Amino acid sequence: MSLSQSVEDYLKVIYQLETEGLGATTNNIAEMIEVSSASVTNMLKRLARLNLIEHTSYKGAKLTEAGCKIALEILRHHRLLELYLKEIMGYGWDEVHEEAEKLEHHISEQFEDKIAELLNYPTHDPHGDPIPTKDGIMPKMALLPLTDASINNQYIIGRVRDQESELLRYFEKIGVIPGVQIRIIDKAPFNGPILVKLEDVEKTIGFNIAEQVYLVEQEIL
Amino acid sequence: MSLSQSVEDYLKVIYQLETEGLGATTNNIAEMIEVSSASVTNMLKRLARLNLIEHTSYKGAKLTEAGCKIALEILRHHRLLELYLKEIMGYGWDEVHEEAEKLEHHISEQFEDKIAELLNYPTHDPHGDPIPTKDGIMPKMALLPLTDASINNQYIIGRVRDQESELLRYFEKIGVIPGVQIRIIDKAPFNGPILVKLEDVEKTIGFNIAEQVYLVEQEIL
DNA sequence: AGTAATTTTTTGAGCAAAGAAAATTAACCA
DNA sequence: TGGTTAATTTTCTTTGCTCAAAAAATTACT
Repeated sequence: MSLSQSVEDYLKVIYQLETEGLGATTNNIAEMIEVSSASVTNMLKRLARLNLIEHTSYKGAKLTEAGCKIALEILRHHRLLELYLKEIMGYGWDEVHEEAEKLEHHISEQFEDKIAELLNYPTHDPHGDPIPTKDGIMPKMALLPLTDASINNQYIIGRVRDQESELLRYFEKIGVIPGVQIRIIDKAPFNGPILVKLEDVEKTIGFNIAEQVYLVEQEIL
Repeated sequence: MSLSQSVEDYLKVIYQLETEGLGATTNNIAEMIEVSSASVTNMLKRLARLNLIEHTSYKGAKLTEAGCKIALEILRHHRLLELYLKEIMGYGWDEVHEEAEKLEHHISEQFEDKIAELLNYPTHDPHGDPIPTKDGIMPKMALLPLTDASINNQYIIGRVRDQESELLRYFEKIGVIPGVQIRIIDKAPFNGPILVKLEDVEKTIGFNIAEQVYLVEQEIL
């Protein structure tokens, strides 16, 4: 009952598109996985036949219970691996994604358990993304896009989207890292740069890259 | 220029058959990889086309320089992983083979380097097999089959073939582990059991399983 | 709303990797 | 000189992918 790497990748991408509200359409999936849309149509049929998705022609895919379970398992592998690579193997947070992307399909249940244990049952990966639990539950987190944050408020950086390594290296350099305190000083109009204070140092963050950053409200104790 | 898992597996098996002196014939390979001999013939053609082996019909395969290099790289991955799983991840030596078998094809150069570093550049895996160097050299070791050892001589266990987990668990239980001192007390005739002393305790080892154990001469200092 | 243009999705034909089953051929051996 | 074993050919299957063309859905324009 073991699934191919390809199948797992499709499920993962469909899950991500669904939860980002983009809709798991043929073209969206094709773009993410970097295959032709013909290939996607093909695969969607197979996945439907395997009862991993529901596919209505021209309308896109929806994960079934079973499909979702698998997607979350892969995502758990991925995020555990990312954290593991960073914490135990000494990878930089810009390097972990690529390696995890390959390994996530090939580690055993036992390996998964061992790294969870070694990391003391962590809840978030190095980019602030929540790690699904073993029984397939994705912890929900209330996050605010940095671009929507209010001036003069104090926040904590909750999540930095793990897109390109390049960008992650830049974020690290200027101190935009999950867990760090951030105060919004000013936001230039017309989607202009955002002036913030990170560890008491003022920094300007361009609007487009700010869209990759999400905050949590600072709890006042 | 990345090769498929399958190709890598074939090369590894051919290497092993060659060095065990068994000859990398179609059927031998088929048996090891557990595929039909038709499939092997097919693959041997492909490997020959890729200049990874020389294949003479009805005579079997021989690795080329290039093929050997790759086989050793995979073997390096495998053995590093085995040791890593045991030492850092807390696997038992009977569990490491299976997991390494899958991961060896999917770790990056960087990962390989990191685990080598974490393990302090080890030379042998948990079963006593030498780890090929990064530049593709397999350290040679002079080993004596336990079945050929001389009575009353003192040796050190050098290598235990990593076949079935079952057997490894048994070996571990009776103390047959690489690095342990062993003295041959008596050998029953007609390939009978061998009486040995392990850590000052006498044990009997059946002939067939003794064939899986190799010794190094005890250096007298 | 009705048609045209455009975009998205699906079909269909085809290719390469990896394998299997059955039939055939080569090697070896007594 | 057969007969057995080992290896190869032939034919076929499954995955996963591509390209080009057809079909469906959407949007845009009167």
